[in-house]
Amino acid sequence: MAGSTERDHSTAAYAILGLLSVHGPHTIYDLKGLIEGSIGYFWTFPHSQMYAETKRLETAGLIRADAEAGGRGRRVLHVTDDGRRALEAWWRREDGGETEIRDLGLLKLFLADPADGAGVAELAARQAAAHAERLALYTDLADDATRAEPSMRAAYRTVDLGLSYERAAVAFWRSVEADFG
Amino acid sequence: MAGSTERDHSTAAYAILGLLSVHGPHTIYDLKGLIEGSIGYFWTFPHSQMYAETKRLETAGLIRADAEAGGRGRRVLHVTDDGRRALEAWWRREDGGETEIRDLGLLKLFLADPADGAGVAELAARQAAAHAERLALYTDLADDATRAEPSMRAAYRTVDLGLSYERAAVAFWRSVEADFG
DNA sequence: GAGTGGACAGTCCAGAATGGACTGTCTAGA
DNA sequence: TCTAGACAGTCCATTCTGGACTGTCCACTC
Repeated sequence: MAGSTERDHSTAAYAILGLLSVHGPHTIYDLKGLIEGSIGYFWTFPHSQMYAETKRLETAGLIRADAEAGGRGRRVLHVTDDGRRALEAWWRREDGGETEIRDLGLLKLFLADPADGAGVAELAARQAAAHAERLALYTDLADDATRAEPSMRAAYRTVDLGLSYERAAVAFWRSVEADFG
Repeated sequence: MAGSTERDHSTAAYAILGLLSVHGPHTIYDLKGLIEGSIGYFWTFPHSQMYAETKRLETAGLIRADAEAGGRGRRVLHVTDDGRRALEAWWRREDGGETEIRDLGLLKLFLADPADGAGVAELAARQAAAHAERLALYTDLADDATRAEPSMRAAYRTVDLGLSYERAAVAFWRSVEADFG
């Protein structure tokens, strides 16, 4: 494994490569903030993982880290040519795996006590409210997206699917609430 | 930690408790199959994790495992009263955390090379097809659901949200394909 | 200029998750 | 009786995870 550039990498690794490629050099900390305001709306990467993953990418030669001259001497990450190539290969690869929707409310609905109609109605009300909040957030994001750089066109399209899901979720939970309340 | 019944448990643990509670005693292997045909459509739990988790649940006194008399002497899991109580407490707890939609296609769309319109169109076509397949599968599941026990009413409602998401995803990817193709 | 609190930036760490390989037993079929 | 494949579970090395911790910087106050 060590030193091999043919080894596959985690999803977080490609997210890091992709963001550095499109947005240019960033420190890990800033990259983490960038992810929180974008990809993080649909796919999260834990703090420690970011640091571990960038170490692995550096070892594999897919990124290069330069220390800043002043202040804290933060490490600024640059994607290498090998990194760009690996990113592109991954990107063009046939996708495997299916969408996983990790929604705790949905899991709780599935595991509901069959005798507890009132509990289900209450769960549904809470979920409807939470999803309505998320919907409002995505609506704001969609407004921002209309002012985005044309080069970010594809990236901002992802907000549309988020909007659709949240609209569906609000409607779904309201209907569950109506049926069990 | 060891022996404490106040300790929080993982999501997988509650899934196991919930299924044993509603569906009655099962071996781990069968439970795993049950999950694959239900919860597994929106939330997966790896094989090894099932075994590790049931060990932890047993240690915590939330499940009891009896060996079958004949054949392989498989371990049949029963939920205990403590287990039912823990499940209910979790179920009634305010939900935290937000829905995570781990969709590799969506991530790739976000990370698309801004100059590669044709690549985006191709990705979109593949994704539209994959989601259409999933939609067909969920449509079949929804048909099954109409014949289900009334006691499974809430559980089968989860298929509705899956259907809505997949319909939205198909429409979304077709629209992306049209825009970038 | 000195002191200070909080933000920044990253590291540590123990337990859990993960995926694939492996092992032994059972069972149906030849 | 033998055998191949399914069943049922274990092993294991690596990575993930979340929270705690540490040291430095920097803006503000005195």
